[in-house]
Amino acid sequence: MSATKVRSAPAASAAAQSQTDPLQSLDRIDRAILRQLQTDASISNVSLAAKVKLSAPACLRRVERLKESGLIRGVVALIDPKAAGAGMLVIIGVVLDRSTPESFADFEKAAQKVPGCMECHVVTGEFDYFMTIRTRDSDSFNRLHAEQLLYLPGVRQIRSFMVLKEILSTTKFPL
Amino acid sequence: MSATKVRSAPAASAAAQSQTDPLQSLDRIDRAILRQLQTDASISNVSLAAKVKLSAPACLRRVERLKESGLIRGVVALIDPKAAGAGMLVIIGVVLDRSTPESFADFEKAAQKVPGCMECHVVTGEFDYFMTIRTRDSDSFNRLHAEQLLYLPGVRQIRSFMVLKEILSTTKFPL
DNA sequence: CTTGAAATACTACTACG
DNA sequence: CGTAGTAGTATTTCAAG
Repeated sequence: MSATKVRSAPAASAAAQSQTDPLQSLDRIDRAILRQLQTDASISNVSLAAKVKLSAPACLRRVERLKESGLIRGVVALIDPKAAGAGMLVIIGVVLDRSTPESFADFEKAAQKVPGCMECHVVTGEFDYFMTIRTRDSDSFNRLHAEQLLYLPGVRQIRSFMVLKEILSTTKFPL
Repeated sequence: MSATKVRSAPAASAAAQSQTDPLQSLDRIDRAILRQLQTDASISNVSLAAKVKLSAPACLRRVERLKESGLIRGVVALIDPKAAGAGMLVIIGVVLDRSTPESFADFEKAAQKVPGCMECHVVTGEFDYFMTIRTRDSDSFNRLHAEQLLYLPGVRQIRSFMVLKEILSTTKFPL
């Protein structure tokens, strides 16, 4: 006996799976599909099918399964920050006054509304939150800082780390 | 005379535009297109055209222009980190030994190869770099930390901020 | 449960007004 | 920009592994 197919159905119901690794339930072809779609999802289904050596219907069914399973969260257009007039990126460490649930909830609600806020996470360590904010230039960031960030609810301290050079910024996972 | 159409073709050659804001050269319809595609780019062109109240060919021409101009950097599938077995996110502050060009170049080259590294930026302040890394769990991160991060070239210090809760993580720009 | 071939419906795309 | 026509694709159906 040589290499035998163990499974016949990859069928990943990944949405609520956190115990087992759903990636283990994906075969070679599913991975190839995901790698391609993570790189370029504007490709037609027939081209994709050809790339992964599958018929168009079979390929389409797999893609749909991957979407329904939640593994593919969505398909979106990525906008070039510079071209969109948001060439400046700032990473911000935030310390709150008090560490109460209300305090955190208030901050989180307000933080999400900050224009250009791309990420906001609760972290361990010397900060309570890290945020990343895209804005036009240092002037516009200074305005944002003075008019909005400092007035976020419950903020004790804000430390800003200006990004001088973006080495890597990807949405691609290793599969 | 009421509101008159000033332009007929927005034609944004945004690739190398950093002097003027390319967003100012986009009309209401282009913005609507970008907003939609940033949210869901799997929509068909006819549906998109209907949403922005345009004929299908006209809409397609605009989308192609937006792609050619570089404002749309690409269309990609987003993968759910948890479902992909990378439910843990860590933000890392890095301080290098020496601040020489070679030192920076070496680090950057190596940092990009760290599996699960999603972002890597040169920053101002108490760190030289911020990196964000996606990994499975604290065990796998610990392994990564001990086997790879600590051996990145020229690293003096690494401070890790574990993400306890992801409040916001978006690819969408405000338009 | 998956695959691939064929048929249909729909869409992308082109030419033109 | 919109209309009309063509080419190609997505999608369904079905038979087979």
